[in-house]
Amino acid sequence: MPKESSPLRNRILAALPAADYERLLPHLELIELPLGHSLYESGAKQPYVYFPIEGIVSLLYITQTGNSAELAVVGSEGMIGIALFMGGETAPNRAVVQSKCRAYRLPAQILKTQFSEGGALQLVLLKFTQALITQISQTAVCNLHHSVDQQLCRWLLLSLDRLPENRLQMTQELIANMLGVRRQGVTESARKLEQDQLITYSRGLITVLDRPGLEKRSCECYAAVKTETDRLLPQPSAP
Amino acid sequence: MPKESSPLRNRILAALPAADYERLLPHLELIELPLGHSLYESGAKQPYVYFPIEGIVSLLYITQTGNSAELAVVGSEGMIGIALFMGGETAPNRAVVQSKCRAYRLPAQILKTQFSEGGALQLVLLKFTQALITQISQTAVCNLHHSVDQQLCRWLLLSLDRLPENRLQMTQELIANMLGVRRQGVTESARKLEQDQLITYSRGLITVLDRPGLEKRSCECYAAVKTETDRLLPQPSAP
DNA sequence: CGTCTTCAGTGCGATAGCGAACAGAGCGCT
DNA sequence: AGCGCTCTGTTCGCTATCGCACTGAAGACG
Repeated sequence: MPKESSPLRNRILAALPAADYERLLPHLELIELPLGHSLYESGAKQPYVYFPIEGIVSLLYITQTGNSAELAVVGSEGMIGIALFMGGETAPNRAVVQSKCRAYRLPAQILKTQFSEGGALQLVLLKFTQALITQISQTAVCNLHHSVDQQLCRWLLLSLDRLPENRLQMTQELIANMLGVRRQGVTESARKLEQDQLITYSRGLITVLDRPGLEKRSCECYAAVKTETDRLLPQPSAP
Repeated sequence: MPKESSPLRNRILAALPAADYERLLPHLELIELPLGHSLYESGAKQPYVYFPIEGIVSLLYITQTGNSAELAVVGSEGMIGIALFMGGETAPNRAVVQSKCRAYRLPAQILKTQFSEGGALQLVLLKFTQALITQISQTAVCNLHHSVDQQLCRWLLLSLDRLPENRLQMTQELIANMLGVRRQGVTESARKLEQDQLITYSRGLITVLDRPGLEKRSCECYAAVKTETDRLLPQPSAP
């Protein structure tokens, strides 16, 4: 495992050949992202892209009536700001920090230049984008066909995969915002999970006790996303 | 307007500079796609990509329990088979022809080669992909927050934009599959639209009478998708 | 002309999720 | 200790959607 705050903790950066990596390195700047911080707003141009090495960032869509919906979560396996190299410059959603997060940021212009060179960076960024499409697609399916119970399990698992411990700091109210459901719906589902000894929680701190149990209880969506993400972006630990 | 079966009827091909276009031309082959035909299956490698010049193709996800959900629709503004140049080769969904469709197909290998050259083709394909991401995202939001009534309006409008006339051949049962709801739900919503003189229909043939009325009745999702698609892929008719 | 198949319309009980309102519990602050 | 804020638990009535079952109407076909 690369050392604690190395850029190599980000799976995209870690996947680059040395030459490409070193071309980016001088422009990478480590920053801390506080909880709730917004990395970009709907429709706004972004001066930087971000490569997280720790923590979670949510991609959110806010409707005209103020309802919210999470489209995907991104952690150290990805990047925030794909609209830049996709050619649109902007995208109609927000990126919000969901748990204390450290990331390397890179000036937009550098990324665009390097991307247009083709090569390994382009390849891995496109693969990540495809993984993101898969995740958004699965969110669409899950919103349509699965119960709040199942969605909560999926959401906990996706978050857990991006955190170092089995605890996450997140109130039920915030989870409800992410899932786009009522707070009470989350409370009810969480109660059931606690009764069945899968999790415990109190005042914004959720501890997962039985991860396999959660997986069993989740819908197929979690596994589908995980499988496809791992296929497209293999863990660097592979031999 | 280019002539009736010219590849230039496809917005992506039309956006290419002459040189890029002519490089593809010898490999393009016009084919007719019958209703219900599947262009690719979940997880399967695709020997061709398709550039429709007429008709509609749906991207569908089928759950383990057999429920379906439409993620996006593609017409002459786009391409079927983005997973090829995104680096994943395959994607976990199906592409199904939803209305009589003509398209130019291109061997996968040619596309990959041309894409990796960079240039205008790469640019426009990536922009189209971003538009597709927007559409999938909006589908996720719509599934979550909007009523069947609203979703039906959105769906009719998206289809209408891709057809030459104000009629579409499509049973309520099939629409229900696309929206991932019950057939009766669609029947009920359609009844209301007919009562209010927005559409008429009979045995699988829907005629739209009042398009502005539909737009008023639809949720914000239709406009959001259309705006973003037009921003990313401008109509070639623009001066 | 009668028979079949496909589409659309309807009714009914069950249920998941919604919105609003309120009660209690844990924690920080003074 | 006492106050106030945030977070969680619970209730209640309401509505949209579900699943199921059946009817009727339009066209296809022999």
